[in-house]
Amino acid sequence: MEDVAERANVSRALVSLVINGSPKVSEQKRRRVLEAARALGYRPNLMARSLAQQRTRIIGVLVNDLRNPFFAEVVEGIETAAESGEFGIVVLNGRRDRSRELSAVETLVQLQVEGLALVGAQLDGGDLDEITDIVPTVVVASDLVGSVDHPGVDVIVTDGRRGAELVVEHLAALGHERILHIDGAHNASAAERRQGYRRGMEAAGLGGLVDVRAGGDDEAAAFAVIDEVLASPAPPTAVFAFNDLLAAGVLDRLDDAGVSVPADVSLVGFDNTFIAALHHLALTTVNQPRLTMGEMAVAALLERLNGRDEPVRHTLEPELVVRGTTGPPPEPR
Amino acid sequence: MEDVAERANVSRALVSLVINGSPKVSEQKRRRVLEAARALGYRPNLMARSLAQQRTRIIGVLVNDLRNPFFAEVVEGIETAAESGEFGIVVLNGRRDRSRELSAVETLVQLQVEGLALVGAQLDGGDLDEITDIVPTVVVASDLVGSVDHPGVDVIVTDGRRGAELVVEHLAALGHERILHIDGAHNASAAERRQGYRRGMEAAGLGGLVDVRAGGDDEAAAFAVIDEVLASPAPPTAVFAFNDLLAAGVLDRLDDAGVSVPADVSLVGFDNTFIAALHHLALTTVNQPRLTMGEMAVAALLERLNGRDEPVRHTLEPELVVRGTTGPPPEPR
DNA sequence: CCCTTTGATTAGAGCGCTTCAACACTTTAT
DNA sequence: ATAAAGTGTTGAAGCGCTCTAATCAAAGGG
Repeated sequence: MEDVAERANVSRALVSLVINGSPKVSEQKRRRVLEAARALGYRPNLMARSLAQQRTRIIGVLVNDLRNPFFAEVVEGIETAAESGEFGIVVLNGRRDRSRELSAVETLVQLQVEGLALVGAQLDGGDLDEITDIVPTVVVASDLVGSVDHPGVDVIVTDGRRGAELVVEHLAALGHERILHIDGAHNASAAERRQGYRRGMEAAGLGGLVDVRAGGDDEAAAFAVIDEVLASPAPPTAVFAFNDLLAAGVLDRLDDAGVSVPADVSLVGFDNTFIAALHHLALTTVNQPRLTMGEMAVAALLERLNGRDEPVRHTLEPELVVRGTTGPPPEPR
Repeated sequence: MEDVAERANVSRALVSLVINGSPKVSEQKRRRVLEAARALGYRPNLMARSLAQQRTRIIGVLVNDLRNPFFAEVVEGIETAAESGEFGIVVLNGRRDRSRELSAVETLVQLQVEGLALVGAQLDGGDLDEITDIVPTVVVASDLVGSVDHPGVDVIVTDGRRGAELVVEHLAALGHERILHIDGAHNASAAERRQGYRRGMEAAGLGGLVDVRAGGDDEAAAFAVIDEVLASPAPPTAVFAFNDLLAAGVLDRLDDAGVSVPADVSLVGFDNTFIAALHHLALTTVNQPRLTMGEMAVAALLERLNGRDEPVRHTLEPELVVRGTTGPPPEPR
């Protein structure tokens, strides 16, 4: 910057003004500075700028698992919205590991991000305590334990309970009774969907047949459960999997076992990722408005930065998307 | 930091030493400082630190499209490797938009990243000119035009030409002759695969049947092409798609048209993403060692930082993964 | 013709940290 | 005892930028 100033025969301060597009610079000097900058290949140092400005214009994003297309799309929504709010984003990948998430958040805070978006994070309310009074925080696509009554945390979720209820209603309406739920284990949205499943079962008068088994959040997690279940005396006629990835795993395993879907067993996923839409899977699933969620998350953060003080909580409506993996249960023989 | 120093009754300099784990601090003071830091909730300011240190320990990653699981996994490889080299990464998403890529690179440079990894980028050699003598750059999973003879750029690729040849060999061996290639249009690796396809066709004595049509890099791009091709007098008996996503689109469309795979038409993808592995698709494809690519990319950058001066180019071997979408062509009627 | 106003420019302090040279204090060698 | 060497600690400069307040030049008003 020094060099640019010298070459343009002006002060460093003026260079700064030009770079930041201040209106109070004469056209002549502006041109001189711009040219000098180009000639020298000058690039402002973002670190120095942030330090001096005391703001970074960066939103930190912690995402549960970038490999899951669902999260990737939420992040894309965040990025789009951040961009139009003149913010950049820094994405850190938790890779499903809670301790990694913790250290990622720490990194983001030290990076001085002005807002923090936790996408599908597994942290709990306690982890947030110190964070929230340093930086505005929004929890997206997962309902952290303890975030409910956290005055410093905004929440953007799709109603997982309702989504799960929709699934059970759909299956029950088709005539299914033995509906198995393979859950998301420790995944942050798992509890909610479990609860919705239970409620749905009870509402359908199937309370006695509730069957929840521990899954996870990807294909592999499904295998053991399916093997186990198929060997049981009264296997389920329908499976509701925690998410699409898991459902894909279920489908694979059922396939291996020669069980056909939906003739023998109906299958439902969650998230409505592009995988579910592939015709060969044609997975019945529950849609979450990912992009909107990302955008709302950024909106919430910006509001906080503009002084809002009370927490906000947006619960979006899930939508059942019926495709080809659900049908009436097989006739009992 | 000031406050911590005061509370611990030491100088700011000593606090710095403690925070950075210097060995030349007495146990007593170290404890005092650490405790003061905890009590005050002190967090070092990464911006200030980087500024003072004149290094950021950050590797910038520009990725073509985060929604493509292939790239997401390469990034994961990069992240893992960076982590063990005590580097952090900042990922920016180009979203298939070249101008966005350009500005993302600019941002990363201004962020003072110490290395730049371009994953599947669409930039060309010219775009890199200014960049490479500022920051070590490695191009991953795409062969930028003009990067070949760029002394400042390292390249980590899977041999796309060879991969495409393997595909054609496989199909030709099964007896296919009218093999269509739906390419990746402007995608960075498209040219290479096209070339491999052509070579393969010629080597198999099918040079006269070469048929390349413009695709893209996701499902949607496939639809028009398939419709067009099915309406032609002599439709292909095999389709080689630019990548798995595109292949999934092809599969969907063939399905819609009542064409069965592989009985009527064989289909091959590229990348071996998890999608290809889903049993319901069981897509024959070409594997690229994603994680390894990411790791090698970081290795290349670290070597540059350690003084290597000549460019390095690693070409990994692709591997044909035969699954269920390829078989002999139908008997001519 | 001098004083005020306006607009353009600049000096300089400060952002939070690191780091080097200097300092005070011990320990060991002489 | 004194010098030399080693430990632990600190003052102060500096990283590249921004921004306030001060300065300067030009224009307008009386």
